[in-house]
Amino acid sequence: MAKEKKLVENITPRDENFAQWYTDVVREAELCDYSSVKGCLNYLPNGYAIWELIQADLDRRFKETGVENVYLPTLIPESLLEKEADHIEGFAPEVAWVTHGGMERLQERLCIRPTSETMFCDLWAKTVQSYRDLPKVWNQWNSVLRWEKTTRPFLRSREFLWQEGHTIHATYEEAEERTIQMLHVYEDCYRETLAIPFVSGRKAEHEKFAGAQDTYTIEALMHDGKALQSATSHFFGSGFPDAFGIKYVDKNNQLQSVYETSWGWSTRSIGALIMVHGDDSGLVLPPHVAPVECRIIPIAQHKEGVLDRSYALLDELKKAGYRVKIDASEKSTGWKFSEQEMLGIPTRIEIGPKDIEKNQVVVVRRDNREKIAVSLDEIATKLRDILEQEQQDMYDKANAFLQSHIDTATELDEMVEKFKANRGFVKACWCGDPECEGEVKYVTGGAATRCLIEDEDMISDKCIWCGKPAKHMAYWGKSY
RNA sequence: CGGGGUGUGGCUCAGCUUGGCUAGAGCGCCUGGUUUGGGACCAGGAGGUCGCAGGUUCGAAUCCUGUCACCCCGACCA
Repeated sequence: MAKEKKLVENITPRDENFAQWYTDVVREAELCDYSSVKGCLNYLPNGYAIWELIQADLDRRFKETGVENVYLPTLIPESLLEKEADHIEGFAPEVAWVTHGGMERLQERLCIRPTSETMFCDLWAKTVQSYRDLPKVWNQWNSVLRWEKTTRPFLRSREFLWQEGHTIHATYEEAEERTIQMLHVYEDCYRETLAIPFVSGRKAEHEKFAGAQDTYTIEALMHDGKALQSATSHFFGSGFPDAFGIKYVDKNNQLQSVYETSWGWSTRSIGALIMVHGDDSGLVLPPHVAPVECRIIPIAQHKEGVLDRSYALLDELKKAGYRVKIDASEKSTGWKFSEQEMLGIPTRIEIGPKDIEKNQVVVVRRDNREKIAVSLDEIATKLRDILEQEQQDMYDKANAFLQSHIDTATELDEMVEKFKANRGFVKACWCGDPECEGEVKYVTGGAATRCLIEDEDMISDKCIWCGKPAKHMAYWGKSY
């Protein structure tokens, strides 16, 4: 059997060793580098630029729903963190502490925020008095610190970049609505901007965020068949704000509780981009989040007129609004092709003497290597179409992969078998007891509930493990 | 945090078992020339306190202790 020619020696084949492939791609695409502190990354220009595009897109979507941006401090006094019991219990094992200011030991130690619910609540407790002060729909772009034991670039680091949105509302319903609304914003962004399909829904009781009443999650499927929790939206009810003494006076002069939400999206999404779209040649970026949409590669650039025509094209495309660059270095053409592919640049334009003679260029798509001859007269408009088609095709391809990795099971043997044969998600029913989930996790080698399925008819009335009446149907899967 | 593995020019590694000349190779990098539609070729050159800190020794990349980082497999998270 003829093996496809291996173009890049520096990247381990994806199906040979997925974990190694992942770190190879991160390195070769120059997204980030390890710093001298475990779990803290140096974000390099290629990686940070992706984050900036994601930020811009999400931020725009947020603002369309009335979100306002703020910034709260990085240090949280221990006494504040302790105010909500479930919350401190959930986060205590992984917070880092500041104990000294200069040479002086602090009276009260300060934690470096692992998340900012407490800071937002502390602020609101002091400033919210009347129904006229509600709602607050705030967000901040920042970094947080969690002392993870094992770390991987983008997927699990100690410091990571994210946005955390926090809102309080006068009514239960309004807060609940906001929780779902933000889940939908995340869903749209994953689908339309990152070209990543997913399953989504409510988390089971014991999988919820520390202190939350409900947690909604987006679970994307990576190419190795494992799920990645890719964004979450939480509904707190009034438990959290009550613990902080946030109360308002309604129109009838009655003291009332407020209802809170929070929602977050992190740089883990970059890990998802890599693991959903990447291939053996490196990164494959969906055009909407590609810092460079197109790289122009002049062919035989020493020949008369090639460079001039290439730079003219560069100017024309820049003016037309493309994120475009040119590689006019002395490197060999093959080298340039490989680099463009490792970096995941969605298209390259090859322009050489033969093209110029025919008044055309050759556009090559990153996702499928399709070569498309385009007239130089039309390139400024046609390139947009090609990029949009690529964006759509990438989503469709990833979605086909996801759909072909969703199975159903009504019996345990069937479930175990399906996880062996076809990694991904399995739909199965469950009584809701975490112990049953634990047993399933053991026999399947790590599959747990990823999220509940609440908008479909249950496929069985029995728990897949204990056989007692099922309360939920859920997507089960192994996860990062 | 438990089990396993690895740290030697920018990268991939050899050397370590059994301590001993000036620490090697390939790739990359620099200079010059020839090339140029899928990681080109020739010639010359630069670059390393062997992860870090102690210890043993006349002598340590090599032996011992500690520590840090990374990778893989398990328990927790965005």
